[in-house]
Amino acid sequence: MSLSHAILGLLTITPMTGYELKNEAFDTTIAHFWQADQAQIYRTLAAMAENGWVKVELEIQEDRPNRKVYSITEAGREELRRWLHTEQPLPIHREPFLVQMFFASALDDATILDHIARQRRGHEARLAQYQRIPVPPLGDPALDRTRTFWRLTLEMGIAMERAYLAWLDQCEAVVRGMRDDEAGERA
Amino acid sequence: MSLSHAILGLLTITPMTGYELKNEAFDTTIAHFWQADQAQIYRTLAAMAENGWVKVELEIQEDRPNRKVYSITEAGREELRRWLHTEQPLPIHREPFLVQMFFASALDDATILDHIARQRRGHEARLAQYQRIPVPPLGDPALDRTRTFWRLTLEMGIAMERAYLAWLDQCEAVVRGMRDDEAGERA
DNA sequence: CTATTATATATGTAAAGTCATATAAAAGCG
DNA sequence: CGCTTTTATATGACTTTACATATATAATAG
Repeated sequence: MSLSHAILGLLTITPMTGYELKNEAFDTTIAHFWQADQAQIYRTLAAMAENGWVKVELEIQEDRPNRKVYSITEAGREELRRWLHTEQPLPIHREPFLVQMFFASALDDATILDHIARQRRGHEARLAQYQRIPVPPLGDPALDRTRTFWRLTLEMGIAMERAYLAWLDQCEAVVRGMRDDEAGERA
Repeated sequence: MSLSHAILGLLTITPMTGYELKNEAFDTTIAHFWQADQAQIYRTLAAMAENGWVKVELEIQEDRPNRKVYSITEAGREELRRWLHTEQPLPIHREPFLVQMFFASALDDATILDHIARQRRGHEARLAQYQRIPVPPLGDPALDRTRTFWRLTLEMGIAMERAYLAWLDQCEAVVRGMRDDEAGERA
């Protein structure tokens, strides 16, 4: 359960509601390398409260639904500290498009080029989104220790998207350059 | 269920048992961008047989456990063809190490450098493994249409691992170069 | 000669992730 | 004035993934 550790980390910054955690903290930071939906975050928070890793304060609001503000406990800090010292497994990638490309020889070139173009638009959008995140670049004197690590993870996100785009260019070039005698059966 | 489509694709090459599918076909190809364990593959094959996408032939063996050889049916080919034409979602990355790095400011530099070194060893091993896969490089005349796409997905795997290694170098350089006045509280 | 690895399939269980939907009311938009 | 978005939490239902374990035998390694 890396999700609970991500949440613990975010709660060290400031106490938050599940809603804020999801929409303000999580989705703008960790979601780039660890996705979770609203249901998962709420359920994980409930489990963490039972563990004693976080505590809840109910804020009654009259004009709004009540807020449950979660904050990290000493036990939670301890658990986060422990987890931060453990070795992490290598990343797991789920790439349906790569599965498709692996078997793309059965498709005609126009369809493949269309698939490539769509993937490119998606990755361009992701890259643009990353580049709008306001964290000072490496070397900037405004970068403190905390933000240095934020910046490093962002650098990885940007590097990944650039690698995808470069690869998509390569795919396109290869498909466009394929001679007919490389053509097998197609669907 | 992209796994069943991956299996369909592999079964277009040749009929196979679940065992062969897992240990000979899947793990040496698609596992790099779509992981699945033995239990999942066996259960997915059973579901696909119920769907009519594959059919089974029982080979009775005396000295060995019996083999169930799966082959793709016309309905399976049709489904694969349909799926190959659909647009695929962007990749999902689960990167526990990136979560850890995001909160690494709480760790001392030596621990961080150790984490980085361990990740590097893992990625170096993956890269070496990819580079041992015997698929002719792009441009090689021995590369037919089918293998061209295999090679392209391999190129992506190699590019990914190189991007990771470059990023780990960057992380290491940044951590080594951090001055004490960038140091915050640590655990 | 024993222990491990390879061949081959199956299942129980739990954790994690996805998708949809329910409730409730304010604020903003056209 | 009605429609959509934002704020805020909750749960049902399902699928997918992961981890462990069971069975059985041959071949290989030490």
